[in-house]
Amino acid sequence: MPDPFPPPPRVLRVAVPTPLRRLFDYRPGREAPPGGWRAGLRVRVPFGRRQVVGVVMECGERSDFPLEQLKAVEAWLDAEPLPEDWLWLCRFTARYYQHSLGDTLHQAMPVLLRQGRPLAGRMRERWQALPPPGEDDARLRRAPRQAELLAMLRQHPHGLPTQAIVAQGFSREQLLALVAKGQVARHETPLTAAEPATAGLLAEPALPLNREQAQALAAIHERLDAFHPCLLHGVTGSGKTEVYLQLIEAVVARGRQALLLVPEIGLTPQTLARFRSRFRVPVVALHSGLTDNERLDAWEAVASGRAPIVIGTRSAIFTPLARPGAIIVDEEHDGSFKQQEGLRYHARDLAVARAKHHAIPLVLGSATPSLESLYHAERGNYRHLRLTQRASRHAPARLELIDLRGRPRQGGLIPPAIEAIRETLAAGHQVLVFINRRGFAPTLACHACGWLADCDHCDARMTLHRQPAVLACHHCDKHRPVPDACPECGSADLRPLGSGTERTEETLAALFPKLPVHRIDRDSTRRRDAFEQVLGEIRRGAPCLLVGTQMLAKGHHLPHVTLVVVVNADAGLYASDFRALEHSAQLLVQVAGRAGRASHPGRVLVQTLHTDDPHLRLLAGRGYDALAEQLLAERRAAALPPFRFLALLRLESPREETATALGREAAAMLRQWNAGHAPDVSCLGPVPAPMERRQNRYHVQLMLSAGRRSQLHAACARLTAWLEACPEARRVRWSLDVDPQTLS
DNA sequence: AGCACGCCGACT
DNA sequence: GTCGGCGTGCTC
Repeated sequence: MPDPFPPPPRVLRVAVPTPLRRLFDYRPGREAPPGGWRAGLRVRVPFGRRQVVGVVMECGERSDFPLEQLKAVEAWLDAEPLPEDWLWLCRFTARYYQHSLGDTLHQAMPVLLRQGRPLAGRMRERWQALPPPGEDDARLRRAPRQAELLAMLRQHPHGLPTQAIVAQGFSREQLLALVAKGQVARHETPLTAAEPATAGLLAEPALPLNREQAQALAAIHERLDAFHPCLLHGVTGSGKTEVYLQLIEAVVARGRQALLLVPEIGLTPQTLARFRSRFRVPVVALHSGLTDNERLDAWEAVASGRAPIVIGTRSAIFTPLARPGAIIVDEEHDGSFKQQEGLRYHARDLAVARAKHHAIPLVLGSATPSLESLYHAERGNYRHLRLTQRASRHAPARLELIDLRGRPRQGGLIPPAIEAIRETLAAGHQVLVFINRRGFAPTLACHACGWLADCDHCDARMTLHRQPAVLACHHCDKHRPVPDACPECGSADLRPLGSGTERTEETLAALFPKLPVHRIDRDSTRRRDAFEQVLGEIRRGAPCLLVGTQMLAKGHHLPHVTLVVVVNADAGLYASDFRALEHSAQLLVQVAGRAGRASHPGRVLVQTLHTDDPHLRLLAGRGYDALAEQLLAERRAAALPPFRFLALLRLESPREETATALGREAAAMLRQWNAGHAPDVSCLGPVPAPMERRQNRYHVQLMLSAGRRSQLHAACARLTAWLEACPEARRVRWSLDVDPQTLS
């Protein structure tokens, strides 16, 4: 029998929220938690001159630090350790991305846990209408919203939780006012495990599957208790979501939990409604609109196992699961799964690691899979499941390349495109014009001397905006008024160069004055609900024009659009980044997928200066999969991912030379070290980053490339340790990006 | 990253 | 005379 009162350990090794990649040793506090000191306990510790929340990672007897100089843990915050699977994932993530464990744990926790709020004993508020008095409260006549709220609450004799009331548009303040007037009682009930929903998991019946869907589902089902990665490769409209829904149904029916990751732009009320209306059990959604309290509630509900289904964006991969059953990543190729600052993790890759750790199925779904995932499928690492049939009777729209050369442009559009738009509108349909540039025009130019509106802080042009009229740099927050005359030669002949969404919108409004033009980009949808409102109007189906950036291209059902015009395919195709072709092909296919989903076939016109470009022709002629094959062959020849593994050291400093000098030293150190320890790793650079100057800081990078992950990992570990110990590195901002998505 | 200490310019 | 600029050093 174990000793019920074991002596406390002499040393607790604590992960502390700091970028330093090491643990810090503490003496246990005076009072031990009821279950004793254990790894995974959240603690408050003194750190430097402040108090921070850390996590005990190890209990031991020895320290490399003089024992008598150790500070004591101030207090324990939870009696129970944080969830085991969550701790495992954080350890894995910190190791894989060479990030500080303390920082990783911190980022993976809900804000309130970071701040030291206890996890256990959380209560939920319920609000209940009190029995009505003989006559109405006269004070409510002057508070119509409160009266409405009271009437609503009277329909729920057992009361309602705050969240349900707020969801109906009432506020906490209104509730508290009614409590003050003696009309409503406030109760607190502990969050407890809900009774298992045995009878009737489904609120509405599953849809019938076609043969391919049924085969895919059966293949995923084959083993629900083993790591079982599948690439669900299905064209737009082939019904991937229904496969997810039925997989989730099977997982939940076995008493397990399902985690679904969606791209940032994909967690719309429509998506959520589709999942919530299917199941009778709670579907927890983790999105940016949640308050800190809601977020902690959601975390706790999933960690405790009460909520069987979780849907969320990138960071939802860090949700602890009490009974993991399956992980699904929808649109797995989407760039928003990669965090582009700080801890630069890729949620899809962590999903793979996590599913493997839990020994559960993993589904990566996409119409345009990443080259990485396609490669794994081809090598047999992932099961390749294809969905080729669309629910509608039309084949997906083909891309028609139209030549921009030597043709007059209006708002970026050439006559054949404008003619097609006219015909489509005349037929009573909707048109989507896709242009991946915000603003009125990419820049302003002087036609007398050739001056261009450069940003003072970046190696970039300033974008011309009309509403409001301003020159803005999209790489820093610098704005300046539009000049009346050229600052160089004084000429008044300043003209916008090229087109952005605003200019195309203006042109279309002038060409088709009787029809509404909706512009959808980050500027026009700043307000929370503006986007949903416009989408609602578009779905009503009256003929109209849509002008939008990729915001509009991804995931939204636009059933009445039968013509898509891509204003310029070349910007993405000829970017220097090695993933540029892959990403623009994915985007083009996505945009094309918006056309002709309902009863009419669609057309997609792609304007380009390079109608003979072999990649573009391959994409237009034989589709994404054929192009992806070609790109994979090119990646192999160029020794790029997925055939080699990359890590990128980014260095940034107000002085170019400071960053470059550190890069040179790091490269010299690594080349020498690699020769003895990781001969497979090569080191390129330092080289200036694309757009070297950004916000008046100079960006330089060093690239590591390896054929074996283990050696890349070893070299990265050496590099970060060296940088942390290097005095010169303190004057340079540096970060390591393992598996970089872009080289800029 | 924070947060302190420390040593030199324009203000009450 | 001080408020405050950011260089440099440390965090069990």
